[in-house]
Amino acid sequence: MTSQSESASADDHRGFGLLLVQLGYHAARMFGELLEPLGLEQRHAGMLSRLAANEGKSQQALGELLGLNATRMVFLVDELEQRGLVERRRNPADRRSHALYLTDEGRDMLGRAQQVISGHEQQLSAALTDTERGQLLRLLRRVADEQGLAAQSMPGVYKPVRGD
Amino acid sequence: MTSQSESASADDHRGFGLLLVQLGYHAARMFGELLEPLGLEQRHAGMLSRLAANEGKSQQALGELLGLNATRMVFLVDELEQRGLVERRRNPADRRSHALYLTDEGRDMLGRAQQVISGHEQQLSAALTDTERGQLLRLLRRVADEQGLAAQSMPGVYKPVRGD
DNA sequence: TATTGTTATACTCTATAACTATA
DNA sequence: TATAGTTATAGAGTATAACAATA
Repeated sequence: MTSQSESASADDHRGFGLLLVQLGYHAARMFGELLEPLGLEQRHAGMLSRLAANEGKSQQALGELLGLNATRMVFLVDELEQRGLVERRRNPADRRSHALYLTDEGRDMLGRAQQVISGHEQQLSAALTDTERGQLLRLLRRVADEQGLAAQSMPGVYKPVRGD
Repeated sequence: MTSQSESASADDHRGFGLLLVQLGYHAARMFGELLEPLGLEQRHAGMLSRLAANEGKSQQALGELLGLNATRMVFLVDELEQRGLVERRRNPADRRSHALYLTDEGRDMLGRAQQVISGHEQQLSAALTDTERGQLLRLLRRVADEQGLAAQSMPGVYKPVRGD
């Protein structure tokens, strides 16, 4: 009855929130595809970059930083260790814990992943001028900060949506 | 060694792409939480709003529009039918197909979901002035259009990232 | 035989809980 | 006994493929 949601091209009632969801999902998928040639998935890249800034921390400590529980950390570190990118070292002081380090290959891979990220940014912002991109970046950071999103938390992390 | 990624508060190197991923995930989660009191999940809300603009279409036709395959459509329509929100009607002309319609309750529920969406927008943009929000919205739409994101596709849809 | 929708099966991802070794 | 990490189990969600009804 209300001829408000009929036409297709002018019918962009996407608000702020849904646009963010849609774009975020799109960006994540694109990111995953760009990482494929490196044999990495998003979680791997996230872990590598985060580990680079926190080498020597225990598996558990890093997990808390990233928002990953113990089980997921085990699997993720396993995957990276099998690829030769990170290394578990026994802590002599407390032999229960594993301190995590990047290998040389891990550092190398991180560099390549960061190049992928740069390309990702460029592809995503192809529609914008440099000025506009800066503007958009500033606005998004404001929103992210206000929403309490820490710079270091993993975006790909699935937190339970319904599990209260 | 490079003292570039040590401090926590000033260490916001999040670029455009990762911010979008992070914010998109956050927005999706928040949206899901806001819908919980209605007994809906995101996919339900997405289907209801999309169906409202396409009543009478077949299950398959609507699935294509949303980017959902036949199996997922069956489950999703089942869920909505069990809640009494949508109705399958046999098409007399071709009795294989099911045309989909919103029930009165479905229309009612859609209205409530749209209110939830409004609240969602407001919560997300709490950090911004009206002018800034308009600016952000315009920029995001430009990006989304350039990336070929159709206004009607479901954001919560999981497309296979690795399945080539 | 082809098409719409449905059901069955297998696979991936995740979290919870049980377990091992150190402390 | 408590803690770091690991492994086992079960659950949700998905896609592929087999199936039934209709064309």
